[in-house]
Amino acid sequence: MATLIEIARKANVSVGTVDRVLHNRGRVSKDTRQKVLKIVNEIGYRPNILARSLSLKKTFMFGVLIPVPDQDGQYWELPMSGIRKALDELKLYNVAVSLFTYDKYSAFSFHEACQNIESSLEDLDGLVIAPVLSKASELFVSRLPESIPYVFIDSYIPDSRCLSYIGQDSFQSGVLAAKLMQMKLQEGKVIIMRILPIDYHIDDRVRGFQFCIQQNNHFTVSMVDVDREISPEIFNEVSEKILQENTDLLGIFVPSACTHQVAETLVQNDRSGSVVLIGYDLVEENRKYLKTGTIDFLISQRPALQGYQSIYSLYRHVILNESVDQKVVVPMDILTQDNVDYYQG
Amino acid sequence: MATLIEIARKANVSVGTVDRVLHNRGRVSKDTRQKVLKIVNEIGYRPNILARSLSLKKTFMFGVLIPVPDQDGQYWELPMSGIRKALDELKLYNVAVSLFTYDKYSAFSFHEACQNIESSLEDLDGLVIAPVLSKASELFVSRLPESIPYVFIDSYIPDSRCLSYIGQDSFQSGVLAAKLMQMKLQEGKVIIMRILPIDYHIDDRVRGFQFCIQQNNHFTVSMVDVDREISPEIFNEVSEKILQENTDLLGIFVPSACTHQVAETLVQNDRSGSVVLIGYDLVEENRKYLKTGTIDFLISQRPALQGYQSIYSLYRHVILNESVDQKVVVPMDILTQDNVDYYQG
DNA sequence: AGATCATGCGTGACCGCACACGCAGATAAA
DNA sequence: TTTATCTGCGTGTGCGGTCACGCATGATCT
Repeated sequence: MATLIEIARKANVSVGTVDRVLHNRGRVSKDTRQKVLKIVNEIGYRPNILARSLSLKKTFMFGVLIPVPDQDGQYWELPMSGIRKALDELKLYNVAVSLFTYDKYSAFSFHEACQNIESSLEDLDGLVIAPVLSKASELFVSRLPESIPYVFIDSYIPDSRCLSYIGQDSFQSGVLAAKLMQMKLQEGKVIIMRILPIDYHIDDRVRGFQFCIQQNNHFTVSMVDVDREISPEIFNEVSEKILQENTDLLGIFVPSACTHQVAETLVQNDRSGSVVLIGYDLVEENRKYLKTGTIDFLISQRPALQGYQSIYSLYRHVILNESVDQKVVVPMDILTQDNVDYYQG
Repeated sequence: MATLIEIARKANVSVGTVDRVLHNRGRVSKDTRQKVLKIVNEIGYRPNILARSLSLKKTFMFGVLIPVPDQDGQYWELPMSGIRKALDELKLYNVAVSLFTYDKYSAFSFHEACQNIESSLEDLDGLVIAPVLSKASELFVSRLPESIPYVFIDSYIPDSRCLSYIGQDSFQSGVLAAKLMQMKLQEGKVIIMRILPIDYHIDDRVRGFQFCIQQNNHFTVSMVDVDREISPEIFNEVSEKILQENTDLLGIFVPSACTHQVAETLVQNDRSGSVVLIGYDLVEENRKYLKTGTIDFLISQRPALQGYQSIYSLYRHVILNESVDQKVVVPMDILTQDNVDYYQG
């Protein structure tokens, strides 16, 4: 492990000079600069992060722009827990985060959160963004100054200068769901139940599911949409009606974390157990119905890991100047009654 | 964040004295000792690990006692990758490991490895042990000096003073395997194929599998043992014979990483696809057969995480003096053709 | 030629902790 | 009382960086 002093000695200069070269600060003659850089490359110098963080006064602040934690059945609490874990490990390295949340069903709320970020931009050294509202997010990042790096989490927006994307393969997870459905069911009537409002992600899952299950002509697949914005009573009423209209229904695929709401309806109509239910994400309510067997499978894509990784990506880029993966696709976990107790997202 | 200096000021002593109190080194009067400790507790002082590691000259050496990586179809390469990752993150904190491997089917080899450790005990600050050979391991750790902490990985030995155990719930994973089998198969003849020699773990998985599937009287379950120590030709011969004797066979459960060997036989006998095959661990050969569909499910229990965690447990205990969980049970992952490409162990 | 200024570089004070050294004052031995 | 020993504690240096300060040069100006 090389040190600044060693480099300085080899180059016949002082540590101050080496420091100036490495940080492009102050004034250094061309010759000395070359000489130092040569040695730095030769011995493959890596600064000691401990020493750096110790002497550094600056605190690095990362902004986190995500939906409010209690939306999507507390889904966003899961990535947050990963973010908190990363923060806990990195606080000694002078890393802190500033949270900006928005209502993912309100463009205005998102806009407001963006403005809050923009007004505190000079304090921010990086951004974690969940671009759930894709068009608005695209606009937002396009207005961001070049100097501020950002990573996407959960959803992706094509062709932008983002540092990295950490998320899931939604289409393939839909395929997986279809495979699981075919495992429990040899044939029959299946519906895809989209709970409105939906986003890009959810549609992708649906596409994957349809793509896969349509290749099997033992199944008839249809799709229904239920609005969840309305009151829970009406939601129940509507979904009950769907159940009653489909007495021969054998399977339901819910492409979102709201699976538990469908599970509830199933239980209330005494159809729990006779209908295969496959959904997404290990939020508390879903866990409950998975354990009782009303939900057959949950697909989870390491939400905590996504949060954790997003902070680390920024850390590696901003503090360590290391290169980070442009795209990180997290594992697709299959959760059942029998392994859910051991799961760590 | 409090510092030594602040404590010193509050207690009207010097940093040297505070240091002496915190490390129980040198001589301190009872009164000063009390006074300092009081303040330390009041402000909840946590030493700055960066500064500590920076000033510390000592390198912490952890011994790792595991089977040779190329055994069990390269299984042990997986925990090793996690160990390497932890090492990479912790090398700045002066952590290093020293590897001691043994042939898990040779008591002599294990004994030899233990002796190597014993002869370098004074250089070691902790031990990661995979107690695959349970009795021999029990004897070994009982002879270990009290001063050296150790963690178990993969397998557990009851009633010992180990710092922590990081591993899997084998029984429950057998239950899970049985559930998966029943998902693919409604009824029929299933065999459990133990590949000798077996260990505690494998038997536990078998017990879990039997326990679960015996509750379903649509299945007939039997168990066969095949010795793998003998040549591959004889292995194939024997397992082929088993297949031929059981033309009505519908499912095979292999409670170890050797699943791919059975897969190979299935392919050679043209039974791939008509027999449900469930096994363990994502080693390369298994991945291959999972992707082609010969293996239906693999159960994996985050081997890399196990290795990673084991080093971190020691680190937290030895360097940070933090308390660590006595038992960490890793998740039980279900791997199929459709999610295996995304898996990170 | 002397004053002025820009350039290139060395020095030293931190960051928070570990640890060796050594100095007072109390106590014991002579 | 003098000397030796022990006890309790303060001080200083170093770990590997960051960064402000300021000192020599040589170039430019008047």
